[in-house]
Amino acid sequence: MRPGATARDEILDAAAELFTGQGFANTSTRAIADAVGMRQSSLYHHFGTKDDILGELLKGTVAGGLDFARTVCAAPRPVGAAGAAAALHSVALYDGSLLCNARWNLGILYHLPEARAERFEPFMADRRELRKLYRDLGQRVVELVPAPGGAGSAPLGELTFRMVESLINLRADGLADDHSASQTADAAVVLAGLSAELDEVRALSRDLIAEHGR
Amino acid sequence: MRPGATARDEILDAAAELFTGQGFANTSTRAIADAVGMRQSSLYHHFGTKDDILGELLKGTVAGGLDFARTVCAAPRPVGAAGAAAALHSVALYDGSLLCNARWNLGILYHLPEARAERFEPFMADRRELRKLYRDLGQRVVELVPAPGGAGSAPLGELTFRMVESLINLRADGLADDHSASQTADAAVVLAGLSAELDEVRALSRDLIAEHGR
DNA sequence: ATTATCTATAGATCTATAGATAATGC
DNA sequence: ATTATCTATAGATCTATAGATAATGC
Repeated sequence: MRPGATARDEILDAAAELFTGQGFANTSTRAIADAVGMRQSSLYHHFGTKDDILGELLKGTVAGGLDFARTVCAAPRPVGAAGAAAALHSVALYDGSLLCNARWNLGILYHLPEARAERFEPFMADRRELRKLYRDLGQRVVELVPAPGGAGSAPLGELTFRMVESLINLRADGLADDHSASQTADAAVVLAGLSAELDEVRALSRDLIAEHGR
Repeated sequence: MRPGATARDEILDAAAELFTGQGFANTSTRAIADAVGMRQSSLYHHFGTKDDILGELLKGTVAGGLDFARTVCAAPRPVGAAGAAAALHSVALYDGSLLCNARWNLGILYHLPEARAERFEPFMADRRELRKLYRDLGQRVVELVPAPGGAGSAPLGELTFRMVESLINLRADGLADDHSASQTADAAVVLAGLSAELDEVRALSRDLIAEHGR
C-alpha cells in the first residue's frame, strides 16, 4: 500500500519512486497515475503540470539540510579547531542522514538533467546556498588549523559537500545505510588533519544536532 | 564546426553534447540530426536505434580508466605503503583526468537513469569492475599501514572511487579543471594517513602513468 | 455547493521504416 | 554498384483540456 495521508501525497510518493528509478522524461503521467490507482487525467486536479510534481519533490529534498546548515552557521561559533570541525561534521552528518534515510533516493533528482532547467532555478539556488555554507564552515576549520599536512590547500568544505553528495551514488549502487553515512562524514573530518581529536569532534557534533531538535 | 572524421563521429559528438546537457529521453533524434546538419532519418544509416548511440558513448567513457586500472593491478606490486598508495593514486589521477579533460562531461551519462537499463548491462559490468579494482588497490594500502588514525576502518578504495566520481558533479557545477582533479586524487591519499610521504607517493604515481604510456 | 474523479479527445510529439534520389568509387 | 542522403509517413506515444459524473460536507 502506498503511504500518504492525502491523494496528493500518494502521487508525490509514486512520482518519487518512478522519477528516481527511471527518470523524469521516461516517466509518463499515466505511469504515475497507474501507480497510485487513478486515471491519468485525475492527476491534473492536484498538480497543474508534470513539472510541478518534480518541483515539489525537489523543494523537499534540499529544505531540511539547508535549514540545519543555516542554523549552525548563524549560531555563535563553537570554540577552537575541534569546535569548527564539529560544526562542519554535524552538517555533513545531518544532511547525509537525510539522504540515506529518505524512503526513496531523492538525491538522484539532483542529477536529472531536467532539474537544471530554468523552471527549477529556485531549487538550484537553494542547493548553491547549501554548498556555500559547507565551504564557509570548511574555511573556518582551515583557518584554525596551523599546518594540516597536504590537505590544507584543498577546499575542505567543497570536499565535504561532494562526499556527502556521493552517498546518493553509493545508495544507487546499493550499499549505503546509515552506518556508511557516518563514516563518510567522519572521513571528511579526518581530511582536516584532526583525526587525533576525532572523538571530541564527534561528541560536539552530536550536541549541535541535538540542540537543533529543540 | 563539429569535429569528427566521419559522419558517424559527428553524430556521436552531437549526441554527447545533447545527452549530457539535457538527458537522453529529452533529446530527440531530430535534435541530434539538426545539430549535425542532416535529416532525422539519415541517422539510421549509421546507427540501428537511438539506444545504440548512447551505448557507443557509454562504452567509450569507462574503457580508458578501466584499461589503466587493470594494468596497474596486474603489474608487480610497487614496494611499501607509499608504493601501494601510489598505485591507487595513479589510477585516481588517470581516471580523473580523463573525466575532466573530455570534450563533454560524459561522466554525466553514468547518472542517466537510462544507463541502468538491462540493455546497457555490459557497460554497468565494466563500471563495477573498475570500482572493484579501486577497492582492491585501497585494500593493499590499508594492509600496509600500521595505524592509520580514524581512517583505517573506512574503505579507502571505495572512498577514492567516489571522490573521482564527484569530479563529474564538480564539472557539472562549473568548477573543475585538471588542477582540482589532482587535488581530489591527492586528498584520497591523505585519507590513508600517508600525508608525510605524499611527495614520494606523487612521484611514484607519475612513474606508473608514464610507464603505461609506453 | 464543492471537491474529486471519470471518459474522451485534441494536438503535438517522437522513433523507425519504406522507398526514391543523389553522390562516390571501381 | 555501393554508400549516403533525402522525402514521406505509419504507428505509437504523451501532456493537458473539456465536460460529464460521482462523492462529500454544510
